[in-house]
Amino acid sequence: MLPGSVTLTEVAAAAGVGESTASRVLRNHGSFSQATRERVLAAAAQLGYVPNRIAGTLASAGSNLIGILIPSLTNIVFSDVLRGANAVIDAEGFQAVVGVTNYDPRREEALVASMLSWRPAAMMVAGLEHSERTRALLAASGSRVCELLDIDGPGLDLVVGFSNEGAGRAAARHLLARGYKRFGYLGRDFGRDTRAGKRYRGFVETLREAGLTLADEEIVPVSSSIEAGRVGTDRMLERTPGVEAIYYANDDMAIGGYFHCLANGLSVPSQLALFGHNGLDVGRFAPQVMSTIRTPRVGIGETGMRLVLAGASAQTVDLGFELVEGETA
Amino acid sequence: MLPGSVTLTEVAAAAGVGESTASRVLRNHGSFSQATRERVLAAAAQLGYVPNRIAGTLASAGSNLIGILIPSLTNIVFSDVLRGANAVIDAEGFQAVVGVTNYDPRREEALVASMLSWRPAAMMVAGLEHSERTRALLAASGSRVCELLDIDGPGLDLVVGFSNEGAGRAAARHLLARGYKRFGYLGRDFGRDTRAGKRYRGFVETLREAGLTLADEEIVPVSSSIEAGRVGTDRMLERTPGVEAIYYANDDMAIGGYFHCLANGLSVPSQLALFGHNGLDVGRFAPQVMSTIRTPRVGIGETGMRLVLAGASAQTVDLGFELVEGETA
DNA sequence: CTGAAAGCGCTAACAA
DNA sequence: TTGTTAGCGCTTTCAG
Repeated sequence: MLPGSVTLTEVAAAAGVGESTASRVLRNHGSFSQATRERVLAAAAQLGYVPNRIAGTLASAGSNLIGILIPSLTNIVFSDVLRGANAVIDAEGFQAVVGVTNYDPRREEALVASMLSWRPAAMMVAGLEHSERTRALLAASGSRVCELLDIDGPGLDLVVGFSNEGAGRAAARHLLARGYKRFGYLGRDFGRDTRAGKRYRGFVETLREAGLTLADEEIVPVSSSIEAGRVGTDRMLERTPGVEAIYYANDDMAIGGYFHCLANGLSVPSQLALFGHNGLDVGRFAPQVMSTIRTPRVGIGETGMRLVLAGASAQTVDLGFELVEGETA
Repeated sequence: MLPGSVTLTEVAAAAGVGESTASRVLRNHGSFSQATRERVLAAAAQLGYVPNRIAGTLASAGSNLIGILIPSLTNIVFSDVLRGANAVIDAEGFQAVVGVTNYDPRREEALVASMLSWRPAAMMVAGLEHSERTRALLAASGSRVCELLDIDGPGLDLVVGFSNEGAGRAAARHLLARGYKRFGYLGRDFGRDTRAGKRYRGFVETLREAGLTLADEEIVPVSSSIEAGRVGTDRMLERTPGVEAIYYANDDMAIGGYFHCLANGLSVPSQLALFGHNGLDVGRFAPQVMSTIRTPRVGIGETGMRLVLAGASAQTVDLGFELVEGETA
């Protein structure tokens, strides 16, 4: 294959044993004498042998590859999920093949096909919404599939997450209980982030049940979340002066809003209340603790991966979320 | 392999052509008639064929896998590098296999060996410091290697980054030019993050050249960077009241320090000046723009990947950094 | 333009 | 305990 790539055959020859014997020793599987073992190991070390898993996987059964598809690397949420999954992957001797979809179903489809061509032991994907073909590919692959971060809907196989609609509802209930009446919503494109869309719907629905509606809402088209929060808050307050509380699509945006308030001498939460989503450190250690919903992101990645590798049966696992009362709302 | 996995042989049979012909059509390589093409494609689609790259790679030359090793997923810096590299990887039809070392040389070694067993087209690793065996494995692999984020030292093959020592020096020069005299340093364990250690040395060395020394310094052992910055700043100010400016290992810590000031009514920069490192959004959109050094993280991943795939010759590429004057120092 | 045949490097029976 | 023998699914000469 590559220049200088030592093969099992060469190691076996150098050790003066058959290929299969060398293979058994190297994988520590099957039986062989102590003397043989030493000779093979010595030969392997001396030649700098690195097993070729491509050949190994082809000859045996499944690979130790785990395909992981996340929408974005900019968003800490997905890094956290990846981190959780990776901890288990490492511990169990698997390897992560990761792809970034940019929230694009077509890209997701292409990446699924591409990953499946490596016959991964399992596929982890974000969310429950996938194209028809993605679903078909996944179903036909025979690999275990685990959908993460959302449980509001039917899954393909394993599903591990929390209810985004429920999170939106909880946020609304909290703000209503605090006595706020005029609400604003600041988010990003739902077409891409369907989970944020579910939170929005839960939020609005809960307001509606209380006989209220959003006073203003905006989808900010700026790429940086913090900037979007800051700019969006500014614009909304100017446009709709009576807004008392803003529900943000995530903590980054909420922090942006908080920065706007700090920079403009607006007192939080009396002049403007802020509510985020995720429970990031930046909100936790801000001058005023951000009111938000803490999601078990690392745990989701970890649990999902663990269940997949344990061969758990198809099921939906709700890891819940925790409302952080905070000081901003 | 997996149950239900359709093979090329089956597609060929269904299309009524030989295996090699089907292979040529599917890879769009070599020659075949239009009619054959259509039959093969139809058969493949109908059977839901997903090529097996494991077999393909074994039979042909190299894989389309790129091994990427980063120290941490918690630190946005590495997500950014990964993002840059991934953009190119995607565009060129490669796949990223990622591993997280947790700044641990042993883990790095194990992951390098494990990744090399998949015969990746290239390996991207963070930094220039590696164990003897890691270096040997990489050198013997025949794969291209690209070391990222640091150029202060000799590399194995391609090196793309900026000078961390230079960044430390630039930070010191800036603070000295601003007239500060009593400095503090707040960071994390250098044994793990050698790049932060290089910045520290550049900083201290520059102070020394100006006839100054650090008034106080601390390695904060808290896991969250923002929290570490907030807590560490608090402790340092209490312990060494005269400190005028703190140089932080990164922006997260600096933001933590900034939050401490905001929460305690300390005016920045007059009562305490803050200087970070990285140029993250959180500092860019804070009430006062964070004084820091912006590093081209995404560009480093992108450039490194591009050079590797273009087969560029071994070299060190300095992508530099930009000092952000900011309002906190 | 197409098919037959020989592997790629390794694993997994099966004998010995 | 060991070696021999078939493949794993695909690509790649090389004839036809």
